[in-house]
Amino acid sequence: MGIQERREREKRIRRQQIMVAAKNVFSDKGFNRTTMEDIANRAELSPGTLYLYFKNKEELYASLSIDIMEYLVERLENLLGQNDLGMGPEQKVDALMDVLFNVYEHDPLLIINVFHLQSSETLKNLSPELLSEIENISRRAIGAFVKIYIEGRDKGIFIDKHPIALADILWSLFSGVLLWEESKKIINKDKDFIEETLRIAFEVFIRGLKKTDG
Amino acid sequence: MGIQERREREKRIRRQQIMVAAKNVFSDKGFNRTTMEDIANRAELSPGTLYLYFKNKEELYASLSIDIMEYLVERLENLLGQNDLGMGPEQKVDALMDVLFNVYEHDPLLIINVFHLQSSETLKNLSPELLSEIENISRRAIGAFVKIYIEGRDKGIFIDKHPIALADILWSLFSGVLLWEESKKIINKDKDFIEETLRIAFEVFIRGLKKTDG
Amino acid sequence: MGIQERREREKRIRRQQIMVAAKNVFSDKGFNRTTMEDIANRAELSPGTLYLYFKNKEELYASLSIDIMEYLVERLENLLGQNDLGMGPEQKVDALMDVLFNVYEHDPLLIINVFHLQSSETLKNLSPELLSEIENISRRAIGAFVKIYIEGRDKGIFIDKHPIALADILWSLFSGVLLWEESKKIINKDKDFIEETLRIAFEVFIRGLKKTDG
Amino acid sequence: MGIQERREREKRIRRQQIMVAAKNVFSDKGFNRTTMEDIANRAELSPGTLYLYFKNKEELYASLSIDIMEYLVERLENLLGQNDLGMGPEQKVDALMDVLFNVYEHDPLLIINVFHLQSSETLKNLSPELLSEIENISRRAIGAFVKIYIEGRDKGIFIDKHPIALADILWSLFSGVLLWEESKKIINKDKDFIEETLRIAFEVFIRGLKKTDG
DNA sequence: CATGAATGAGGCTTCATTCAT
DNA sequence: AATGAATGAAGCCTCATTCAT
Repeated sequence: MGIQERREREKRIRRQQIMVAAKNVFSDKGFNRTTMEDIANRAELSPGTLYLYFKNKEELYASLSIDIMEYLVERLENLLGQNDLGMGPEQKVDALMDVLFNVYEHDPLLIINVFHLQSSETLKNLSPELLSEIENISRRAIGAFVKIYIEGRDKGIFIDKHPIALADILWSLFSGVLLWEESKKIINKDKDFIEETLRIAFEVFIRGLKKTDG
Repeated sequence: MGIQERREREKRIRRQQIMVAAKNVFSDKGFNRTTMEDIANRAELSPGTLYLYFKNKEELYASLSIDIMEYLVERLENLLGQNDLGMGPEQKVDALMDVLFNVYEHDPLLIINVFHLQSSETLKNLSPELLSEIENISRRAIGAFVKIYIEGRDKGIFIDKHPIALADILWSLFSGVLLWEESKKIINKDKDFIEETLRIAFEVFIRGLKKTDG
Repeated sequence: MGIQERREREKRIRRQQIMVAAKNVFSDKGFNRTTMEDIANRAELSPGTLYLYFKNKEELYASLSIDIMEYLVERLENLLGQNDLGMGPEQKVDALMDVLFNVYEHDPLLIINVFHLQSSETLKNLSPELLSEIENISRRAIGAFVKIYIEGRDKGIFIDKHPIALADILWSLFSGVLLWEESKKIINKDKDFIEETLRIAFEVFIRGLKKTDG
Repeated sequence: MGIQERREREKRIRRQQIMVAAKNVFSDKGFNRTTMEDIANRAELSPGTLYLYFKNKEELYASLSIDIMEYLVERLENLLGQNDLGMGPEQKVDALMDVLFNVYEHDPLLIINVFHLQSSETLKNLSPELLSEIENISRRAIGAFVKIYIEGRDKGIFIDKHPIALADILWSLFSGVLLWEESKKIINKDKDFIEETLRIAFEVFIRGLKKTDG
């Protein structure tokens, strides 16, 4: 009777195993130079097996990105769940940035991949199902910030702007800084300024969001 | 002896011709799905000829991106050259954003390609020469903003932060918004909010930059 | 001890079930584009099970073709069994064609497959057992016509030719018309002339067979 | 100035070279078990080169079949061109069969391939251009026989039937006999009865076509 | 300089078949 | 006997790059 369930579980595990392998290889070599065989080798499976779990390379890649997004969104929604703890909207935006940065640290290369995913070239080749999954997860991420912002606005702390535009800007700022700083690392192998720059970016952003008058 | 120069000039022209063709095709199809033959066809040349002017596909692509960056930097430096015209630092940041947006409108798809270029996957394959060219051009772009910022800071208008970090943030904000809004267009084909979102982003950014106290 | 027999019977049934499924899928998609998984799905079995009943895809396919041939031959032999009913040899050839056409109508796509089977490419891969089974069944089919023909010849109705050659010609004519008309249907989707053409073909054939003089 | 033409000629030659190689390999191994690499090897070219001349395997195969059909049709039309030479319609049908058989002897394996081509499975994958080319060539082949038949009918020699149906039957009889006798050769490696059987088939067919009365 | 035919390595993917459960 | 996940060989095809003309 548990046989059905065991199968289910094993299937999930196998899927996970592939995704972990894929994540590593994609991280090492980038999307284009990663071959399905590379992934299969890393997963200690045969190439054919990958196709039992993912329709093709693109969808494997997208699934990976969705996974990390999902993790991110969960973390964001958790943040909001633990209502208040005495945090004002301003602190919440701060906390939100901490979550973003945490997730990035936990999975630095994959978050870069999410941007790659964003590139239209990739998006155009995905199945409608995956696209709508991405849309959905994005919506939830946006929602998390919107909620914080509206609370702040209603309390008279934040200026009045279109909430979704602000959410987009927040995400753009975050992802833009990551992408840019990562590429700076390639060009000149200086110290890594990511966290520092991110903190300044958010500080400025929050200042810009707040009403100035006393 | 003018023969030497004519050769030079013709070579430059031919190079330009290829880059224009490449730009168009890359814009239409993205980097990966563009073939050298596509570009050759569009340029009305043979594939072999492309290799007389560019070492390989990656470098052709990078040259393209550098070109648009160069154009952008020239525009930025011009902006600063026409000293003052009575503009305060704040207006100058506004003007700077206008330049960024202008260039984007003039070449919307290519600027997306610049981000692709930023992706580590591409950067890792470039020759040292190109890499340093990119580094140089970036430095100049950064310099343009830094100059404005320092003027503002010294006049007591802007808060005191690391100038280069702020420049990075500005660029990240701009490129992040473009990339994100472009990908939103793919996912749901709504209206295009790029300009609107960019304006809000810069407004908030400038507010965040300014000292608040009277 | 009936247990043994039940097993046998069940095995036969299962085998049949697979063949029915295979027939349908082969008919829909042709031999090459049919996968064993397709067949397993249609039979509501697992791919592995198929191999308990058939050595491989080719032999499953051949078995199928033999089956329909066997059905055909039974029908032909029945026709001859019901001795005379007052039919002369000429009417018998007519009746024979009716049987052929009936079987074709009952299983239109499969009979095409028989021709595919005939194609040397397929035959070369069959096991000796299957090959001799095919030979045997062919011989019986040929025999049916030969019997009719000899009756006619001995009665002075038909001209004197090598009986087996004539049998071959009859079958060739029938299968040739089917194959050709089927392919014409693909090329231009006109009306289907199969029956009409077949009737004319047999009319001419019988005329050619008959002695002309009074 | 002849450079253009030389290119043209070389291109044609190269195409031919590939088709010859393909014909040989297809003949040896059949369509499915022939790989593009096999053909490339036989042609002493690289696999990629094949694709400069043929869109894919199916179309290379179809081109081959069309070629032999074209040759056949030319022979048929020549036959009719050399008007009369005192041949009556009856002798012309005989001569027509000789041509068919000649072509078969000249290219025995390829004509089998034409039948393979006829199989719907293959036809369904061809480009519209090739399909219409096939349609056209078939029409011409049919036309050749129709002309002879009508002459005979108008002279009161042949019975009155739908001419195209008769043409179809003639072709079906010819191709059916070839296909069937070829497959008999596989099953039991007796002597080859092809020519003998074909002659009888045509004799009977012509008898059936002729009016019987004095 | 320009050409463009040729190369050939290598990628993605399919699918007949096997085998541990 | 049945399963069905896993295999892995092999095929088709693409395309950046080269080189003889």
